[in-house]
Amino acid sequence: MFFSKSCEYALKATMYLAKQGDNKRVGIKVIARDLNLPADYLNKVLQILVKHKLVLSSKGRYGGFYLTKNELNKSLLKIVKAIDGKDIFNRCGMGIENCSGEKPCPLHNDIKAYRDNILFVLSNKSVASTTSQINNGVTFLSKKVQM
Amino acid sequence: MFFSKSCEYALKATMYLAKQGDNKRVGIKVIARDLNLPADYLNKVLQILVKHKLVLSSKGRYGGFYLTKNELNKSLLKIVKAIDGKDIFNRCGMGIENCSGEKPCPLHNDIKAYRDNILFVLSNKSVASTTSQINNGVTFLSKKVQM
DNA sequence: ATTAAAATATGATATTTATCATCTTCATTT
DNA sequence: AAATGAAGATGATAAATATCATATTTTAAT
Ligand code: FES
Ligand code: FES
Repeated sequence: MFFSKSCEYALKATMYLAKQGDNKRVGIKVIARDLNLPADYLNKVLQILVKHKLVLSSKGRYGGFYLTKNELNKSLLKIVKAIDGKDIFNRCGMGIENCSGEKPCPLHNDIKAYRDNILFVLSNKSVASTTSQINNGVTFLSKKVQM
Repeated sequence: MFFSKSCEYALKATMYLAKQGDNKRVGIKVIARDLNLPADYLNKVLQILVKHKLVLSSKGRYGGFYLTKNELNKSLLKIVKAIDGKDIFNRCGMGIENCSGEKPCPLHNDIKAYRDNILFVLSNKSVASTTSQINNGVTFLSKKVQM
């Protein structure tokens, strides 16, 4: 509805890693199983995040993906931008060439408000900030599996 | 970013027809040229709207697509739902199975409020209501072509 | 050193969405 | 009635996205 599937997966996975806590390495199969997502595809997505240094990884036995304080403090917006690109927040909702206040489409004001709000939320919310509500059972990363 | 391309085209085309006024028939080639959209594809999209009785059409010479008072008064939401389906406003932004207050994802509260706002706007705004601002040069349906 | 278990890189396939093209049907003008 | 110009129906192709699969590299335990 707003993000690509890849981006949804990326958000879920980083929030999942945040929930595991500082420096805890988790292999792709476990992540995929817990979030019930396609493992190989999720793998590809996570590798993009690794390249952007939003997630860390170590190879070999007992390796896996993980976050440290540094990554935990990054904004969710960085995840989104890494996967869906920098300008999904500049696109016109009606597909006009580019969204501007100058030559706006008929839905510009309404769409922009929505878009800017999401942008604001994502840029202010850190990866780590999502953990406590998940742990308290207030919010969820999947409905099928209880974690 | 929110709507499919088909849906963007549908919105543009109906707003375009509204601007032409009551009962004015316009052929697909003209619409497509003025909005600079792919004609055959737009044709397909418009045929869906015709099936949903959101746009009228007549065949044969001097035929074309058009709106009457009846269609002009319908909400933009109907256009959106006809093309992108009834439940794009119920989908979780993070891809959780379904969006509910019961088992919300970590972004639910932030996403839902504004999503509901778009829903509200679209359900209250009629096709006709977009015309005057377009005619006054306040809003636009395309940047390339002046209409 | 060997081995095992993990990420990484890369490519193949499938699915969805968008686009192109062609033929049919219908209404209007002549 | 014939011809024309439009929508309607349908299918083929292309492009983008998502998924599956496999071989390679790296790390760490033994
Ligand atoms: S111009 Fe359409 S959303 Fe800004
Ligand atoms: S549960 Fe995710 S947006 Fe409502």
